[in-house]
Amino acid sequence: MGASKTDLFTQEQNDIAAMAKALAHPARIAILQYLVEKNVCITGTLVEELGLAQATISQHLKELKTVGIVQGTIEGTSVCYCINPKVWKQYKALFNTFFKDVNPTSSDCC
Amino acid sequence: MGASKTDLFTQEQNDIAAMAKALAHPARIAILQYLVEKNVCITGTLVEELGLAQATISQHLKELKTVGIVQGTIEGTSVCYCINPKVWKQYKALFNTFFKDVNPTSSDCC
DNA sequence: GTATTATATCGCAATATTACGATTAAGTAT
DNA sequence: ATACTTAATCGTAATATTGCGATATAATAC
Repeated sequence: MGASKTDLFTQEQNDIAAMAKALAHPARIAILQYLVEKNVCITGTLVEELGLAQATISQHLKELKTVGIVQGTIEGTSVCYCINPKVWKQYKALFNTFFKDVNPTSSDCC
Repeated sequence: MGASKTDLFTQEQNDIAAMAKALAHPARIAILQYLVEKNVCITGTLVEELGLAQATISQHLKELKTVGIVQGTIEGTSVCYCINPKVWKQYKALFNTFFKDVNPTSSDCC
């Protein structure tokens, strides 16, 4: 197989999973951390920063763009990437909702 | 390829990515939500709850166990699963650290 | 003992992901 | 127009994931 049976699950469950999937690679975490830290939107720098090929970085950026957490605008020859603050906050909120507190005593197994 | 170049990234980046990977499937989100909600630790019920085959559920549970967020203890013929509150809180904390606030004005692209 | 129940594991097929070299596209400089 | 720079896309190879039927394993019931 290899394809998830998305129709079996709620919209929320698929949404959370899709978000998690976007974060499920260290290169994409590194890209996001870099963008958050530097604030300034850079693109070619990422190829030097991480030790991955240009095509690979481009692919990871595409995934982050598809999910909306990153946006890019053309700046002459290069493309300027940055965090989309709105989507970033949506992510944050959705994860916070998911990670609500568990009851420590009752959840200690059986 | 298909294998991530984990050696290029920091421990933290790999950790966050690994955690996200564990959450990157709607079935696993559904399992965790069910465990959090019901508190009581159930296992065979999941096969009925989600519409997936027993072998598939078992595989997802294994992944959640490997990552530590879920623990299982043998209860006679069946196995009793539940959230590991300690690991759950670690997840929560790591994501909160990652999702620190972005500056909304300065991050609005280039 | 055999039968039953519950879960894990094996083996396989279909699809997805990761990575990169090569090529294309699109802007800038000369 | 030609050369250069930057990023996206194509094509391909290696590996991972998802899903399930079939088979094992292990505990209980009779």
